[in-house]
Amino acid sequence: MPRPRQPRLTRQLIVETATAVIDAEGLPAFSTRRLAAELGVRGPSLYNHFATKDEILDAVADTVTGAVDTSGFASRDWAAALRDWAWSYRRALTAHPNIVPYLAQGPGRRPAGLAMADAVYGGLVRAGWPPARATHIGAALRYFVAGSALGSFARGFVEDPELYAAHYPHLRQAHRLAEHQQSVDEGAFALGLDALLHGLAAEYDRTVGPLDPVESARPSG
Amino acid sequence: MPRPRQPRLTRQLIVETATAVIDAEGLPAFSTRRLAAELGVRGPSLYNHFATKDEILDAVADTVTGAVDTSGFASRDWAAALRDWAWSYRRALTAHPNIVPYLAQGPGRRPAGLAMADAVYGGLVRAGWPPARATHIGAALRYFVAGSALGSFARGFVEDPELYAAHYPHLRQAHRLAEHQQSVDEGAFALGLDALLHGLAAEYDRTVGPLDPVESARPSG
DNA sequence: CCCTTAAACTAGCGGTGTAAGTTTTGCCGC
DNA sequence: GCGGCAAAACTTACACCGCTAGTTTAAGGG
Repeated sequence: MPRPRQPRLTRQLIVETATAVIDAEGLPAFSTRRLAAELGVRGPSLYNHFATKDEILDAVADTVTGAVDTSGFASRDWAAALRDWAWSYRRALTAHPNIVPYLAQGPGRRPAGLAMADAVYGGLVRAGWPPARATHIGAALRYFVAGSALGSFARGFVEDPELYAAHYPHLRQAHRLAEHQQSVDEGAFALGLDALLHGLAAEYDRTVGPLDPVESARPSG
Repeated sequence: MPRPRQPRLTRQLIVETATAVIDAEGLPAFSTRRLAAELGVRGPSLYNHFATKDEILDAVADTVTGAVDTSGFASRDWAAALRDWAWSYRRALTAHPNIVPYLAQGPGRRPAGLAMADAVYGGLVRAGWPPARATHIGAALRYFVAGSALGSFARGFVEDPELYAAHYPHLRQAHRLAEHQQSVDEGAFALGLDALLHGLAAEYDRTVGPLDPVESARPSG
């Protein structure tokens, strides 16, 4: 089959379909031939639109990251902005958990990931955090969000009561974690995020706040 | 070549060599044939000792997890134990960063991972945390540690000054992150862990401490 | 000493990413 | 209108992947 009258593939269609395949069947099941089949096409045709498989994965990852909202850094105080951002980030990743192991390796050259890092870092510096501190805070929050989306804590435990009863006395109820997966994971995230922000606020008051307490509430800078 | 006078493979040797290959060349480069070549053997011979490739990876992951020290939960107060554990956990993972994406998906049936979860959860409950809270805290710390080991924040940025200068005004210095990778990642981890523990201590004082403030310092329960 | 089992082998299946070359179509300049 | 070029699909092929099946030989127990 030669060139069709109307192109059957576009970058956008490929990315959308790739996302659907990864969401439905996981990263290991995602192959160029599998994706092409889903698009009614043969594997190599994809290479008319992307140079490598990784380039497709990068596009998927960037689309996912693009859904993260960092607008709080322009309008709210740093702590509220961090909280909003972290939740938005988590929602974006948990909506497509199977791509997270790929995405979490770093922003690389993906524009959405870099724009996000830029917004967070800029917002923290504007609020008065020293640049090195701002880097650390952005990284720490990223660790937490990526870790929470990567391995759903609850899903990671096997549903086999006997396994725990035999050897792990404190984990007798662990086989029930899967039932409450979402509430366990979200509860852990909420608790951890609150604790993190609480600790950061204390640090801020101790080191930054006294110098110019008003600055942190002003959006522009 | 038939059965040799002295077996050339043992489970331990396979796991050690697999760890070395993964450390040196990354997860994608790790194949059964590659591993077998390193052992002076043909790929399928491995299947005399392990049923699947994943079983080898599980063994590697479990060995890494086995290096984590949870002894603090038996001798120190909960906050100090958490801190010691988190650092030990981080050291174990960053010593073998390439296996982290596999390992972080959950403990599954791996004994070392389950023993670790058991020790942490048991220690927190013994300190007076309500069971649901103990689960959340263990999960939150795991998120943070796994995230920090997974995507080294600093290494994730490309060393290309022009990329940042052109489009991401606040990241002008980002290309230099790689130079200071270790200090950036460790600084971010230290800051985040301190903030987390600070916030948890406040929560503890608010909800658990008043009931039986002495209990938390006693190791036995 | 035989016989079972262990531990290596070879051969091969179906799958992978991707390079190379082919074919047909759409479109642009003459 | 038409020649020619680029685009977008195709087929073929290569080297590698995890893993199965069956074979060979040595080790070790009855």
